[in-house]
Amino acid sequence: MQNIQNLLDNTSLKKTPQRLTILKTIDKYGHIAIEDIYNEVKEQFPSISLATVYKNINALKEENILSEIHPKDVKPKFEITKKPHGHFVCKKCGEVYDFELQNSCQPSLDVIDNIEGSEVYLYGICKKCK
Amino acid sequence: MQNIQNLLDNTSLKKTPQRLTILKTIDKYGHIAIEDIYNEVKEQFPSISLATVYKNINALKEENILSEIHPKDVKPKFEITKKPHGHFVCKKCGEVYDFELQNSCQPSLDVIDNIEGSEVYLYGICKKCK
DNA sequence: GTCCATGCAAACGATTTGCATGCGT
DNA sequence: ACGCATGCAAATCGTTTGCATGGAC
Repeated sequence: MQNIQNLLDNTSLKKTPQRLTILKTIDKYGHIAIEDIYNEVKEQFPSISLATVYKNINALKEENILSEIHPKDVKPKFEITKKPHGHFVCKKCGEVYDFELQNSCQPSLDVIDNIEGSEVYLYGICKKCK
Repeated sequence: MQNIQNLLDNTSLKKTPQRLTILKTIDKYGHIAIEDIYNEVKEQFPSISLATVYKNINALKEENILSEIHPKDVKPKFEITKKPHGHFVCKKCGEVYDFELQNSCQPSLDVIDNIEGSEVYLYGICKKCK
């Protein structure tokens, strides 16, 4: 993983300690929900506000530094933006695993002009839970 | 499309006029958000409550008569449950189109025990908007 | 007649906003 | 010094709940 600091280099976003800690936390967990970011960052910044976490998440999404995923029956989670990939979600423990997308799934739909993005979620039980 | 009435046959759900109209509305539009169901049904039942729409949607999801989809940047929409398929979402007009899934996309992920469900969203511009 | 459904209002959880103060640049 | 960021409280949005009345069966 690249240096977290560099992620903000070509943006107008300032490198505040709170913001950097939010990014480090997301990087550490891979996929994490807002509340869990908040609770983790609060250990280092007890006075941080949930609103600050939300504002940061939105600013970082705006800059495409973060991506939001929203699997069924689970609260939205965030990850550092990487190259496109799918998400396997364990129905039991809720853990999210990345996987590589085969360049398949090309639909034969004549209403489509061009495809600019995709999301693939798979659901099941992970080996740890079995 | 099968008869809307029959959808409720093997359930404990009663065939109330409001419920049937909700189902007909979803069937008519293919994919539709709660608010839009509410506004459409209100033309026939001016006194219907948004809460009633929500309660019906939840009951019908419970019975697997409805499926929920939740593409990025769009409010949740509902459709009559059909066999598994993907959704193409136009970024401009928001319209959702079904497409057939090729049985591909099998991830090589050793954490997976077995796969029980999937969701595939594609995003782009539809020909109408181009 | 029973039980579920409806409709209203209130409650709720998640997210956003406004504003005064603080801090990175 | 300027402008964005933070933190707090209040506001907002989508959704759910409780309860009394009404309607399907």
